[in-house]
Amino acid sequence: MVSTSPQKKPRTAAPEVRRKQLIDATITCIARKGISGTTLNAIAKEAGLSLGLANFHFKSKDALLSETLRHLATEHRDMWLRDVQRGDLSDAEKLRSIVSSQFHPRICSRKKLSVWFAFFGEASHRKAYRLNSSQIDMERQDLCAELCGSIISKGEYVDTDADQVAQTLEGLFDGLWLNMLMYPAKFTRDTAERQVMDYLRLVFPKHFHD
Amino acid sequence: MVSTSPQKKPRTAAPEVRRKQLIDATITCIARKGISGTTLNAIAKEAGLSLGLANFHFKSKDALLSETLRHLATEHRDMWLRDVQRGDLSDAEKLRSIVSSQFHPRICSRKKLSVWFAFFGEASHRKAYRLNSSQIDMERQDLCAELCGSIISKGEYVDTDADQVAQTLEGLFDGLWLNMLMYPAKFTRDTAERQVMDYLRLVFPKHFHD
DNA sequence: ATACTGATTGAACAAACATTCAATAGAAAG
DNA sequence: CTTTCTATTGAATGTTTGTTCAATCAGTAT
Repeated sequence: MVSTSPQKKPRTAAPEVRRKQLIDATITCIARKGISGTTLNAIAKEAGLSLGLANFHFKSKDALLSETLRHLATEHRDMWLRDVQRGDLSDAEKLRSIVSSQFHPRICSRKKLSVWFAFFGEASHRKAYRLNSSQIDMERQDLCAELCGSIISKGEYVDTDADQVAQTLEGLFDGLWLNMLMYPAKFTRDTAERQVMDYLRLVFPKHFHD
Repeated sequence: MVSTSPQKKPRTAAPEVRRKQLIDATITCIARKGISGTTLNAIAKEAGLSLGLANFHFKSKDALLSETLRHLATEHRDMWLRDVQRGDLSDAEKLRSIVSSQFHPRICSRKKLSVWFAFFGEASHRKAYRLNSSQIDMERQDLCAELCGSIISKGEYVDTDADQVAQTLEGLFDGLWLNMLMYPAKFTRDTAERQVMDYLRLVFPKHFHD
């Protein structure tokens, strides 16, 4: 035990570690003060690092923000993709998994919801923000439409359009997120998930009973 | 006709006129560049007025932003309140009116949706933004719940909870707005309104047929 | 030890911006 | 016409903040 004393941490670390640290600090800062109120100084202080490091590990503040959004989007995607790729689940079970992922504590904590909507608020005039998340959103919506189509044909549901149901689901996902952020007392993760499942029960009564 | 020549406009105008001009310009600027990218200089130029006027007619930039949000919220509220207060409409017709208002061109143009979500993005850390819109949102949700409750009892719908339907409606409203903003090709005003009505048809089949 | 590489620091710089304010213009009142 | 009052202007100010960079430090290999 020469230099690896567990008490004092080394002054330097791998770039990936620092990048993760900075992204986490960025999430915290945006949740606290919004995008416009988040300065590199505040991020560095939150991460326990010095000012210059942000620009050393990221090209610019804008790049750091973009990669923070990408981090959130990827984390979310990884969650619903895991269950969907399992071969032992039925279409209805996969759909339920996607709903559960949407309201998983790790994904839609109050802190992260703040950050999501901070980015949504800037997405209409920042192409970079849109590209990072819209591709993943569309991927999920196409997947939902596919699962719904399969359920419709197997369950012989007439007058039910898979794309329409998928779009309504997507709307519910985002809308319930926003309401959870704005009215946490009235909209919780549990009630939100239950509401989406109630909708699915209404549309596919044979597949989502209880 | 001494001084009211219609050709040249007077150099000065009533404060309310200027305030309206500045609020309209603020909406345009936020839609174009977001809240953080909107400067008093840009607002003044867009309004065709000089820099100092913004601080003369509003206490501060923040006050101007707050009043812009209040303007949007009030405009929206006035729209659905008009039909709901009519005595000749049934509960179901009133509910349909609220849905129509939500997706009225005047309310949810692309420009105004941009501004709404710009404010939502900052609402989690700005109490003033939350107060301006949340009270009105809650008022609408309570109204929807009331209408749903009335429809449920008159229509003898069992196993249907008015509050739950109202919450799902609120979620759909906000979520479809966001999707219209992000994916204008896939989500239009018409398809959004149809989706909400399809949901109501599913929940209250006797009251919302085709 | 010595040299080398890459991470780290924070002071310095320049641009952007909200706000102030003294001066001006123009309408209304006398 | 003269006075008064209010709206209007834009230059000046002070602060904030992203970015740069020269110097320093810490591990690692030779």
